[in-house]
Amino acid sequence: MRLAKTPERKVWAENYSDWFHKILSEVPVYDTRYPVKGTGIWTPFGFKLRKGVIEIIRDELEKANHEEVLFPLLIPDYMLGKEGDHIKKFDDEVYWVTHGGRDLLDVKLALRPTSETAIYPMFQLWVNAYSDLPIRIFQIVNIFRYETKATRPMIRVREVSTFKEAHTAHATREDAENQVQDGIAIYSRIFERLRIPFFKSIRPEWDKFPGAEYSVAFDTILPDGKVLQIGTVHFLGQGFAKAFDIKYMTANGGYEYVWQTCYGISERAIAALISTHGDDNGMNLPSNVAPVQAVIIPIVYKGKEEDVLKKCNEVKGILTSAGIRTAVDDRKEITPGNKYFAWELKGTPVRIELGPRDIEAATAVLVRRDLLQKTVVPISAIAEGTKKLLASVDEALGERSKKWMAERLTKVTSLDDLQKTLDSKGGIVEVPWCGGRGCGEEMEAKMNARILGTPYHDEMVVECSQSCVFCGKDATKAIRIARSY
RNA sequence: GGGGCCGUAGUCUAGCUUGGACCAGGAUGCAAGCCUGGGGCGCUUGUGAUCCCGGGUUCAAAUCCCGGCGGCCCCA
Repeated sequence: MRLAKTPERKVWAENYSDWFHKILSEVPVYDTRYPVKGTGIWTPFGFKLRKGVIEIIRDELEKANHEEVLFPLLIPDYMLGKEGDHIKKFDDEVYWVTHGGRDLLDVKLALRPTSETAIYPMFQLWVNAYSDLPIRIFQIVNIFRYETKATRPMIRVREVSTFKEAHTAHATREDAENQVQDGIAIYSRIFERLRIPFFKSIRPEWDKFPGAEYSVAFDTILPDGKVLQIGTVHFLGQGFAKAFDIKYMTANGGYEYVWQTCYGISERAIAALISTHGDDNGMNLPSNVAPVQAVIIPIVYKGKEEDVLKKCNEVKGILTSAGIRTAVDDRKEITPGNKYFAWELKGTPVRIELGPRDIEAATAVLVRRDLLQKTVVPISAIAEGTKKLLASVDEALGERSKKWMAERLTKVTSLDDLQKTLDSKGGIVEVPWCGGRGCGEEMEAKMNARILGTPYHDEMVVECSQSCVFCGKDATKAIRIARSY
């Protein structure tokens, strides 16, 4: 018997792009062979994984008093164009429906690139009085953006198939800013449940959401050291409210515009989930999103098939009643070793091997996916043993990803070190910065990197004695820079 | 935004430079049978390709040219 070793992360780290494509197609999670650029197909397995992630998102939003809705895909051009900054940004990225059958449409219809301009005209109708506020809604839909850069499965697509967008309206600035805090807290909980590590940054002025006053973004780091934005929370102020005339009547009979926020998460979160926990054997899924949490592999010898399979199904019954999503891989055509590889690729957190030797001893062999370590557990304690192991795998995945990412946040104070760090280990680099837009944009160009923004709240680290890493003026804040997707 | 590489069975790939001996070769997968079975066994047989699409050049195109669609990589 060959001993299994803890999987390496060599290909994962050094050839991440290949690794990711391979996972998507071999598991399979997401089929990219559909002949329209920037689109893809969620396979049955991928769909289950996606569903698991969506359920966590939905759960956190609903617990925080958000209600789910569904708005139309089509947005008339005059609505899309109402808020000036917003349309300026999205104008180049919109798909237009121009025909109905053979007739040219009188009003062009956009495929939503995001839904502010679809939702807010309805807010205008829904909001009359103070008592109509706050509104907290969300929807999970597809959106379309005509990306001109090279597309990349799940990470840069033209049809974002899994876009959760929340939209809120409030009576006061304070309420809305509190909602921003809530949104950030909700997202933090979502990513923590997925064990995806993140840094929060306030995006620079020139990179905030078009139409927003400010944007707070969640970024993670992929195995190749490049940064991926996985969520954003925006404070919209009253810009959209004024553009869409969303007002409520105040106590003294006057009218006041509402204050708004919106926040979004896409399937990039799923790309991050797959990438963050992966290794050279495939995925590692946290148990809460793993379509199968424990797979039982029968070790079948000739003449004993019946006994072994019977036992496997019995154990499956025990685990299922204990609330563990369990499968028995009873395929006869392939050998156990083959099955191990297949289920490891899929990221199944726990494998249970059950053969004649185990049945004899009334035990089972439990193998954790992340480390491929084996433990022998009595069948009488199989449910507790599996649960404990699942928890332990979850814990370990969280610790590993958190540690990995913490190691990729570097703080330097010179331009030279900034360049070197970006070129060698990538990740996020924090430097003192003067706060000037011109300086920032020049630095982005020179470093061939993106300014992610300033650390959000608790992560603030600026020391005022330092000078701007780029222009040398007094630094007013720390800024994060990274190569990004 | 700029540049490069590429598209051949489900997947990966040989062939393309120098057009013909390629009704396209291999591996893997898939199916059946045997042998096996605690980490991708082996053997036999079978299956599977509008050579991405359209046009052009030519006696002759997977191969050369043009356009389109699609994919990957690098740089700004």
